[in-house]
Amino acid sequence: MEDVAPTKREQQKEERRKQILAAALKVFTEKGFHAANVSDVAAAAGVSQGTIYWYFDSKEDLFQAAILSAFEELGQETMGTVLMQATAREKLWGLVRGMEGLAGQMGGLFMLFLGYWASSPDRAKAGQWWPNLLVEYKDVVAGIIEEGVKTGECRPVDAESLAWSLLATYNGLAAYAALLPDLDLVRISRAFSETLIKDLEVDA
Amino acid sequence: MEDVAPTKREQQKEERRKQILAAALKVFTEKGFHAANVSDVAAAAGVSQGTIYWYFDSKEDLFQAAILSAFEELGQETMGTVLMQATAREKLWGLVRGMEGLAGQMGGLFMLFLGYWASSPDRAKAGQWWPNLLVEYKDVVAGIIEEGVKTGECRPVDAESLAWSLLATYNGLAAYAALLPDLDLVRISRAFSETLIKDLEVDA
Amino acid sequence: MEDVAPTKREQQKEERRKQILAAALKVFTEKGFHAANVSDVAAAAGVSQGTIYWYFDSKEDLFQAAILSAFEELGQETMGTVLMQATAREKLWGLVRGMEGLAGQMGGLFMLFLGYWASSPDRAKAGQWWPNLLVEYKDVVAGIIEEGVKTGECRPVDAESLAWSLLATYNGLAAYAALLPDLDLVRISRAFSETLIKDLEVDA
Amino acid sequence: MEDVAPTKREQQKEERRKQILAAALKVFTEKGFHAANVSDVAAAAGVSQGTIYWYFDSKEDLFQAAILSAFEELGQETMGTVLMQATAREKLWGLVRGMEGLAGQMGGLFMLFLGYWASSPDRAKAGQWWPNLLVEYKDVVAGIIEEGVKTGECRPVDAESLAWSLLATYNGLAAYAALLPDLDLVRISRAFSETLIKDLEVDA
DNA sequence: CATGAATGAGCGTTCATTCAT
DNA sequence: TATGAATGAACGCTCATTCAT
Repeated sequence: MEDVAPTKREQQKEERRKQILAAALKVFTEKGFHAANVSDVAAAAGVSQGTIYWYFDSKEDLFQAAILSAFEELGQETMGTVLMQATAREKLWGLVRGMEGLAGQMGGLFMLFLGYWASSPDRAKAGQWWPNLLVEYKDVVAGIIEEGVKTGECRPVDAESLAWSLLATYNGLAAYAALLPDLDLVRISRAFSETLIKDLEVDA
Repeated sequence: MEDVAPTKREQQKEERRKQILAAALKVFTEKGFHAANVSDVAAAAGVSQGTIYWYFDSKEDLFQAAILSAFEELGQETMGTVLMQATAREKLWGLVRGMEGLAGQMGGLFMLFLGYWASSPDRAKAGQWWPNLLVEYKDVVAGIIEEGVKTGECRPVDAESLAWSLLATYNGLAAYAALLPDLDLVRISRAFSETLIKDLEVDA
Repeated sequence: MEDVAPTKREQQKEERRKQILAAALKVFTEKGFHAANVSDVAAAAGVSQGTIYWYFDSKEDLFQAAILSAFEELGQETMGTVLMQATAREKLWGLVRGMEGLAGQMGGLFMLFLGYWASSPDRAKAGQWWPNLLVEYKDVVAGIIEEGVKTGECRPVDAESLAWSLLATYNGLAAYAALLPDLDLVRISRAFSETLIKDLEVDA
Repeated sequence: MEDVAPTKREQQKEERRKQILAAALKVFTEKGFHAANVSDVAAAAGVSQGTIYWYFDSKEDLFQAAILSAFEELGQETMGTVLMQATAREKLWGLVRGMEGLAGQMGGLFMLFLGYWASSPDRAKAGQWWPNLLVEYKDVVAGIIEEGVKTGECRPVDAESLAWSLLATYNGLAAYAALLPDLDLVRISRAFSETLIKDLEVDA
């Protein structure tokens, strides 16, 4: 049988995978990597433990797959919207507003990853995929800033460094928000962005 | 004769405690909370496992004590230096320079804490001590900014929010530095601070 | 087809459970609750330690299940036989003869329980199941005596109190038998019962 | 120095021993042998753990010493009073009344011993001293009954067996009392003794 | 494909005992 | 004598992973 279109079997399998992935994300987010058990995930997904191991090689594999799939859904969407803006200035503000809204979920993912990574026996190997994602996003942000510089919308700055700073700030704030639920993220973000980005912009 | 000065016994005990604390910090930093075993710490300290429990109630207790003692050594010193500056402007720059230098170590501690916290069975209760530290530091930074506003060194701003942002940025950068060893922290910090703080300052 | 009868899987599981229970009873009886290890039970049952925890929640749970299952096997049978007798007098004698024969095994169980209970951190809560059993048996015995009183076979007595005494005597003797293997239980029981029960009976 | 009278040093030592013994009895009675720690005893006695080991070889040694000293104080006294009675009949009733009153404390000791013995790795060796005590007491009780038989106060019976039964009953009741705090020991004892002992007595 | 029973290495913690001071 | 710090073997229990069915 050489049909290219996915068979019913394959579709079912894919669905199962997604179902497990969703359960895994939920459980891992709630409990963190180490406190979450494979059996928790299995229960949440409504399958047996054994089934998990049919679709994923290990708890780590499952974790990575879950976090990556969530990240893609979240980030791509925002970035897509941002990049559709006409001017660099609009893109920048869109980015900041986007991160502001995403901080909760994105930060959750970041914390989730950190909790995993920070207790990895071999950090050098563990979770190289997340830094790669970071660099990707940094490049996008840096690109926007550079575009602004080129078009004269922004003062000439070290775009790369500022991109890192911007991501770092929102990641840090997301962590704080998780730690201190009363934190007013929007207020802080507004104060920060108005100070930082306004300064980037050349005086009209 | 009631000697107020610590006896030799007590001095030895204190030394032992510090010795264990140092070993714990080393091991926890290397492996993270969950991957590190109490027996690792005991071995690193050159004592038996039982001895650990003579000085500390639990692995968690040991962890907290290790992080806090390291934190105090690191932070207090910097903050002390910073607060000795004459003007708010000098304090702010001092702060940023200090965090720049500390980011590596401080960030390691932050990651360490997150790795612990993120997988805590009850996050609401676990590790409340770290958020408390955050708030403390935030207050100091906010105080500096407010002082600057009062003395006319800075534009009128939401000091609290900017303080949070500043801490978040350096925490985030510290995390990135741990994840991406090649990151040029100093360059990023300079670009960031020059943009952000310069904007705070009223034009001379 | 919804089979009501247990599947092969379920049968196997039940067998495994019994196998573990039997091993647990053996090991606990030999060593007592505190001196016996879960690994001992596992070894005796020919399974791994982990398997024990698949079937039972804890060492305590296993202990309780083992004692209760043994108790039921032992006691119910005797009680059944006893209650089938026609007259109260016959029932009483049957009971005493039954306890006489059971004392060795029953007493072993009682000792086993005491060894567990006596060192329980919270005696008020621990092992409430055993007292419940006691009360159950006391009620049966008291019922027999009362029946005898009603039918005129026995003198009017405090049935409840005598029932407690009867159980206490045989429990005590069982303990002694465990402590002093040379004790002639049958002889003691005969002397005791002939004195006590004969007195209960109204002179023909 | 060959003084026969205890030196002050020796007196102090003896006092310390008693102080520890008292603390040990209290702690062991409260928690049972296995749940009680040597450090608990040390704390209750107001000495360090090390000191315990100066006076006693091991936890077991301490336990045995504590239980024996308590037993002697309790039992000898009652037995003394009992044996001072003029007639066997009076002695028997005195014994029963004494055991009735002692059941609480004596039973506590018996339970304490059982809890220890039942979980002894090697029961054959452990705690041979208690059975010896039992036999001693049994002999006293049997002696009283025999005396009654000789003087014609009692019917001719198997004194030995009845002595065992009597002890067993009160030991059993004591255990029940510990297990079921609401049990009315006095009422049960009265009902029991009036039935059993009255039967022993020859009709006046 | 899916199940769930079975595994066993590994962990944090306790505590009787020892020993330098 | 007395202290209390130090030891280390031992325990109950967990959980990622495997495998017969």
